[in-house]
Amino acid sequence: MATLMNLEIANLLRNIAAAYQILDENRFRIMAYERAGDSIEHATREMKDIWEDEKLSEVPGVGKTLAQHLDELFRTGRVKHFESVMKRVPEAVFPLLGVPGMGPKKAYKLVKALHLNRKDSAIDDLEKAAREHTIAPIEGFGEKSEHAILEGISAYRRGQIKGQRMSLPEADRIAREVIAHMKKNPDAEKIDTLGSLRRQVATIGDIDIAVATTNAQGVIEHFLRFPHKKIIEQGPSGASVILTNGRQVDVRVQEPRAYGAMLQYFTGSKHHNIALREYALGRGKSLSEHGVKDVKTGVVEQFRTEQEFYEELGLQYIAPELREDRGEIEAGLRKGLPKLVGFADIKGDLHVHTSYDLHPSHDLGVNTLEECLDKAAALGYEYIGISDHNPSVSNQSKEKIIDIMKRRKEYYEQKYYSWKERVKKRVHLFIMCEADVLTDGTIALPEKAFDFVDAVIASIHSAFRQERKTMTKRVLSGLGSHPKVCVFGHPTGRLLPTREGIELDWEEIFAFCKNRKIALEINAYPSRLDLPDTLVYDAVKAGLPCIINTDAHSVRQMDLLPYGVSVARRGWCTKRDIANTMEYNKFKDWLLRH
DNA sequence: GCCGTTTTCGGCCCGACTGTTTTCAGTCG
Repeated sequence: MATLMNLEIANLLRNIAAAYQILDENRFRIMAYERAGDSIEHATREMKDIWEDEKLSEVPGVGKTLAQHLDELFRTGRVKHFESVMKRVPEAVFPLLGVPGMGPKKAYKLVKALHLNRKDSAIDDLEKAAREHTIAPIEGFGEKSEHAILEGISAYRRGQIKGQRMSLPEADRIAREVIAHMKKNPDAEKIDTLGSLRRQVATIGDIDIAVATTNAQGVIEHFLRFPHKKIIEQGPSGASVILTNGRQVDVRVQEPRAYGAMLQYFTGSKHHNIALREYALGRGKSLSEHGVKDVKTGVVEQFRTEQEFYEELGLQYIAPELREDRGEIEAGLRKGLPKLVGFADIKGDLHVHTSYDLHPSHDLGVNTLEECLDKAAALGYEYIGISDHNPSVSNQSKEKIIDIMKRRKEYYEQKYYSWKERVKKRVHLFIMCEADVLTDGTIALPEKAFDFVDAVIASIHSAFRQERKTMTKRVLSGLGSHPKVCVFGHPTGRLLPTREGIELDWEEIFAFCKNRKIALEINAYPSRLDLPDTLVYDAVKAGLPCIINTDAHSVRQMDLLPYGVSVARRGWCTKRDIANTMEYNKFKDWLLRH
């Protein structure tokens, strides 16, 4: 029987919630299913594993009833109660829910009125009906909604709305352009990013920008002069447009004296805000983007800054990266929030590829050692680690590989000393290697080749789909293959937005790494951001060090390290949790400890 | 259906915008 993954379970629960909505079930029961769905989608472990550990009801939003239903799901592959609920709703409703603007109620009305009874073609059938103008006459619909449905279907087809999210650098670039445009308006007193971009989530859906102004209308009109393809929404408090590149940008405006609450509200996350509002309600306060309302008196207090807003609630200021409802409110209440690591704390980058050709298994870098050293000096680093890929094992003998590694070390040492003489800068060099952990768990570097490196990053670059037990054994074998293996490189191997990470027993990996003092890499490359923030959180809680590297294949990519810092911050890391915040002597002792 | 600093019963986040309506339902974030 195929096991359902978390996302599929989440969607199943959301479909039940939608069915309940159509059936006019108790709205709190509906909310409960939606919340459980969200919670499961964002869980760090597979529900299947949690079920095996008999800890389902420890998952937030999963109580006794849902735990029982999920138990039935994992035991038998189906849930009778879910099936009986779904049976009461035409099945053609469910595919329509993927269309933007289409919720359960509208979908149900359309399915009934248009007699859509085939699930597989529901969206095609709906599109046909819209084109034939049979939707507008239906009660509750009209010309505009018929048109909106066609637009929604077309967006759904492009996968634009719920599909392709942006990388952080792309989102940053668009945000910078919009902010530069907004700055030209003298009425824009303050401008900030909002939403997932401000929280530095790994992928970004759309760009949200906040503006503090006393001239809302003027600022919104100014924003609408930014080149765009289409206006989606426009009101007194903001506007949304689609740019020519298909990306959506929202601008929200607020008076400077109430700007703090607005910034807080639209930064989210949704889950943080819900938790915060529940917490506030317990203290007789109701929160909105306008401020904090006293429930008894109805008086709304305004705030210029977020700091004042959180202070009013008796909380420490919560950094945007922490606002994911992972315990930050409780921590803020007992003044126990971590002092987060920052880019200024980083003393070196240990995963840089050069153009030195050692006939590697994967891509060479494009810059020379000297260019990388220059860049490290420009970034103010104390040290750099050159971690080229190991020589390819498939077409070279062990002896050849050992010889290549020996000559590489000699070459780098000679170049390094002459560089140091010439530029009079103090950047220390570690000669490292990024070695593949092969399918059978051996490391792609002969024992003797380890003599010619200071340390090794072990990474998975092949056979990503091995099953969990096999993969865990493979990784443990690779990490344990030599004492000089000090870093587990881009541990999940995920590639955003498409390739899923490998399956591992993380508890086992964490325990092993802790024991061997192996650091987990936070790979800052924007399509990796790996370890992902949620696992960083778990790793740090388990007492492991992380190390933030760029995996740069060119000196320009060495600039991307701050994205790794963002991941660390989202994982609640302080300076102490990150190995490469150590000053050179301490770091050297840690890296060369074997 | 979940959950606990006021609760194992009785609460449960908040508002904007749109389109179709004459006062509101649905959807979204």
